[in-house]
Amino acid sequence: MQKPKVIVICGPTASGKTALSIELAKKIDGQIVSCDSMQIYKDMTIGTAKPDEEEKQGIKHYVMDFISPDQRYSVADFKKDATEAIEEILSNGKTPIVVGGTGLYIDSLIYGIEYEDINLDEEYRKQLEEKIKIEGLQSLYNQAKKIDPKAIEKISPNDKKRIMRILEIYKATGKTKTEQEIESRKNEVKYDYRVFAINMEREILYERINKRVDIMIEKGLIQEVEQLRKKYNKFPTAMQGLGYKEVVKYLNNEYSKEEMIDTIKQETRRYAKRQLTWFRKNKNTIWLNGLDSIQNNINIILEGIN
RNA sequence: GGCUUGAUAGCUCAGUUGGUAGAGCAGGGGACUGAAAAUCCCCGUGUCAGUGGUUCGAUUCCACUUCAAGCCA
Repeated sequence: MQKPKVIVICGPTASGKTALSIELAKKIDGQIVSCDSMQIYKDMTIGTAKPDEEEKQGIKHYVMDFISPDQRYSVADFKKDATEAIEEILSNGKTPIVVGGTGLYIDSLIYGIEYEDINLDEEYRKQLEEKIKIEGLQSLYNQAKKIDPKAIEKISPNDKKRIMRILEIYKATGKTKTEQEIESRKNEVKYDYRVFAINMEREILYERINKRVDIMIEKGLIQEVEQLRKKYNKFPTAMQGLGYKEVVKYLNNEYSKEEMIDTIKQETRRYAKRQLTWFRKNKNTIWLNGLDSIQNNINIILEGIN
């Protein structure tokens, strides 16, 4: 039996994913599954460049604007939510279009990664943080090396998150990260993913990013952050968002307004570069030039899915 | 017009007691399985302003030229 086709449109921030995907959805009777680790959050609109109702033009967007910023969210949650969305779209007889810039989330779908049903052990994470403070990161690194020497080969002794993760996985499941990753890929991928990535000349992309940040400030990013801080009292992951953390520093008088804006621009440029590194890794990706007309790119996509 | 100081990487600047040079920032490349807009790793050849001179050898010393900043007229 033929697997259902799922279109994936990725690309760096400010490359034009939103506009292209909405036009494509209109053309082929598609619906969109957002694949963006920050657009999932409610009340974070300006800084995440989330499309408003007018921009969406009636196209339904799943996995967007539905998580409270005081909630923790992870790739495992995304995999589950996105898969449900894809199922629903297919059962409605429409074509799912996965759109977004979060490479890790995209890979969880296109490689069909299975995540075990476990919760984050916040208490243990705190303990590990404490241990780092007292004994140093090297101590955890050595511990992780004993548990999973193979995984540690690929990890820098400075990479705190990944070192901690090896220990967390072992504590939660009794398995090593290496074992768990093998298991996570044992199931066959259920859909026929066709991946398209948008790119353009770096200099032009950077200009677009700079301009977009200026527009975000004009539209009231600072006020958005003030509102968020009034409405919620904790942000386990949401305040990692680009733009948000810098505005917080500005509101705490750690940055001047100019420093804040320049930092957001620079960090966003660096982020775009990292995204491109991620997307280049997938050799099946069909590349689109973001400066070409939307119509032209839609034609390339239509060819690419046949 | 005269004097002084400067001109070295995209930017800010070190440095070479004469053997063709290196930091920070910017930038580039890469990794990535439950925080991922996160986290981490790697990457520095450039007419040393130009033209002559001294020298085995000049980016370094000398002269002149150009440009910039400052001071004196």
